[in-house]
Amino acid sequence: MAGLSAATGVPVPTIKYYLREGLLPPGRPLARNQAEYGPAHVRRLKLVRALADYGGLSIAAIAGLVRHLDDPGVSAGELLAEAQPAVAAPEEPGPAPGSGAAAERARDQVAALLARRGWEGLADHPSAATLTGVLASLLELGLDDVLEGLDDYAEAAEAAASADVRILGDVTDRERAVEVVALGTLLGDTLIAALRRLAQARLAEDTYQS
Amino acid sequence: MAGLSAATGVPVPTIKYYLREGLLPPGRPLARNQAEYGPAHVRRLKLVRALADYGGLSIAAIAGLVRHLDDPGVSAGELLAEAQPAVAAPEEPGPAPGSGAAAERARDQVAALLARRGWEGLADHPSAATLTGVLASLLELGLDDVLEGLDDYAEAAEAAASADVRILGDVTDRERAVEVVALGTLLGDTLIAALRRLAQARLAEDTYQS
DNA sequence: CCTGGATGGATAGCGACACTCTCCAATGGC
DNA sequence: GCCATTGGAGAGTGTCGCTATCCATCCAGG
Repeated sequence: MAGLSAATGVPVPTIKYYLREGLLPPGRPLARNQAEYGPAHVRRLKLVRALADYGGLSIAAIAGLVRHLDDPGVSAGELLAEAQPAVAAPEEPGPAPGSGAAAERARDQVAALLARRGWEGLADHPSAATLTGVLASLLELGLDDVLEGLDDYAEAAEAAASADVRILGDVTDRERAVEVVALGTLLGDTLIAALRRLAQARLAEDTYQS
Repeated sequence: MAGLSAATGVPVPTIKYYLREGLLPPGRPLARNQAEYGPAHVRRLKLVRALADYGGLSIAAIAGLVRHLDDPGVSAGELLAEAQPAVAAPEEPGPAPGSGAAAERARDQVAALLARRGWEGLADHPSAATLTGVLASLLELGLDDVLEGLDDYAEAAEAAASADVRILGDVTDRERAVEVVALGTLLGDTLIAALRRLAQARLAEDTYQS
């Protein structure tokens, strides 16, 4: 266990905690007070840290994802089917955008966007609700201008998504597939956000000369 | 205050808490136990909730942003200059990607990307560090494939950023400008992430027919 | 063979965060 | 005149992600 800690930089008490929470499968016990940990454990631990540090997932959410990995009774397809929503809605999707004119408009705009994009049938996707909530907040604060940019954002998102799918294309291994979905999606968010910040900074420099 | 609570759906004790934390300026006192709250307070409260619910900012980070809004001694330019990094690095940027071959490669790749994009001079931007960290994690787990998609992501990010700048273009009001930067950047992240999920779902449907 | 230091397991504690509750004197409206 | 309501301040609550303490092993060096 000390070796595992040294290999990953994660303190021993934290490893014990992860074991308790089921984020990490127990090592093969060699004796009552000693267990063997292999490279799979090192890898898993790095996965957990990446999801927690950059993916913004809670320990409980990671446990949910990882439980399926350790359960040998599920196929790769089922794993992917479960992983995507788990990653898409890691926490409760905030307050439901209930009433109010802004919420109404937001719903309309989302419906219109889905239609324009040919994304019918995705109205019940959890991310559609998030989208509506965000839009409602923006409209409520009078940032109607985002509506004009919405299609540009959608375009950008679609471009990113097709890069995602291309990457996923040649992954066959079962454990890796889930890793790729989870990491690609979550770390991809952070990655895109970071890139957007950089692009903004660059453009702002040009525009405002400050 | 009851009216403020009714208008925004935020419970009264929470409003008191926000007042204590300086997220909300105090109302104009009419008597020792009564104060007047106007539409500006309603608006501010909605801003705070939007940043907290969808922007993922901590109360302390929001307080930092908002403090400048209430301070009349700063120009709009200074406000923007302060708002962008505050929004770009709301929390500590995770563990510094110190040693290891993966970290090394990540740094090289980021440098190469910045050069390709013509983003020299942004190497010290906090988001560049985040980018390096994310890449290091991905490489450490063997997801080298993302490197191929990196330019596509950058392209998408740049497209999103130019939509951002276009939106910001015709904002002159001082309080609004900060709102637009903060909301646009942070909620924009969530918005783009949601759109990407939808696009992924759509593409996955086509590809895997499941 | 014996002992000291590590191991694994379990339970309890800590600090941060975002509220939420309780109490209080001072109103304001009926 | 009186009683619910208000603003304000302090302490309390629940959750999260660890961290610290204990303890019965057990392996390795002398």
